[in-house]
Amino acid sequence: MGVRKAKAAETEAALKAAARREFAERGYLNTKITDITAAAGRATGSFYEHFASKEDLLRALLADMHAQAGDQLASGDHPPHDLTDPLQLRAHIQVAWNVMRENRSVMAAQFESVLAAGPASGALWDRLTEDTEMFRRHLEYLGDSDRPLPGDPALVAAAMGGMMSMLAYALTPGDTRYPAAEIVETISRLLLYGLTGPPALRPADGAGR
Amino acid sequence: MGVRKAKAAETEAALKAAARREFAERGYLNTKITDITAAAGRATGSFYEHFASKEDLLRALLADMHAQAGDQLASGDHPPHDLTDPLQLRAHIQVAWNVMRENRSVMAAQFESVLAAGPASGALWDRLTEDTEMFRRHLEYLGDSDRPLPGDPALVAAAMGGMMSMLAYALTPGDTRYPAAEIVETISRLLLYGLTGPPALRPADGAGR
DNA sequence: GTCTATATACAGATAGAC
DNA sequence: GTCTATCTGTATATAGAC
Repeated sequence: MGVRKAKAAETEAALKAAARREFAERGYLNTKITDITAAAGRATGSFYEHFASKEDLLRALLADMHAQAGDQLASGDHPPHDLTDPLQLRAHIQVAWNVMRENRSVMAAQFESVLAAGPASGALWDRLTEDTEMFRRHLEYLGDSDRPLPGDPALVAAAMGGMMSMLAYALTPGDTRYPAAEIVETISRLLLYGLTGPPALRPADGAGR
Repeated sequence: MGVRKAKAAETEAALKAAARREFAERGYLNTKITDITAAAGRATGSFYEHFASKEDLLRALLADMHAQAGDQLASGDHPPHDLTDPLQLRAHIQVAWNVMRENRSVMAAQFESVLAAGPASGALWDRLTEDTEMFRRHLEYLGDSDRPLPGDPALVAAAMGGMMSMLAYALTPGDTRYPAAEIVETISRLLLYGLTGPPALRPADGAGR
């Protein structure tokens, strides 16, 4: 790689890093191109040498994220396919939660971008179903094994993903209220047994007050 | 009420109605003041005679909604406080779902507005906890009765509300994929028993394949 | 109170020098 | 490739006539 190209790559990386910081702080929609260039210590005009628009930059950030997240998911090589097994469910929730939190600013940015498409567009549903495809496949596997599902696999998967992404977005990272372990544990328990809790702990009929 | 005041009230109502339509179509952030006034058949300048800003208008719409939703919740006079009872849980989900869907455009607008405050602000969490206060109280009641909860009541309530509001926003109203009854049923079952399903239907240990 | 016309402000994007 | 300076489009909000 030549020196010129290296410098260009450096600038591009600086812009991306700055964008991540700015998105995390002000949000995607509120971040101006000039905010990014200023934070990266570059001039406004330089931005367009690397990205056609803010949306184009977001696409690049998403590509980076997917490349990295793909590694995580593949490397984990997680035990196959029984979401009703406590350990396996928790492992899935854990991985999904980690990915969401490590890429919170980019995922939030994508969320804002999708939102800007308007409520009538159905873009949010498309995103939700795509991002929860893994859950859906696991649920379909359960259904094939004649296990009772709460409903259509795609809908249940969307419900699970929607819950998690909403929490990931709502709970600001530096938050002291809930440590990550507690959140993962709570989500896992809720999705595993619901509000009634594990069978063993349920009061026998008539025994509850 | 005098004629002049009546005319003014009429214009204000027309602006509100137009805003609801435009918000539903384009989304809150994408809707321009001129979109609203044009849809209402009024001039741009008239807007500011009634509302100080788009945000101010949103506040008015939210006030209307809360007044109306308060009626619904109070009139229902729902059976008190056992979310582990299938009928009671389903009734709560049903009411919450109806409120969300009947006011989808306004709730979505508020959502976008909160989002615009930026991810670091924590505004989304505040909104989520406020809107799920009822769930939280019901869960605390369960905890007081020594029933096992999946986690901290406020967190579980937020998870429930987050799931529902995300689905309410993602599933566009005219959607044919899932009828309202199916959605309510699926959410209820998932929150009641989780992915493992009701105890009676669970395969005995070792019996599953 | 409502209208038309306009001022203000600012974000996105480009031109041209270096 | 990067910079400074600038153009363009557009949304908000106001001024002033009716």
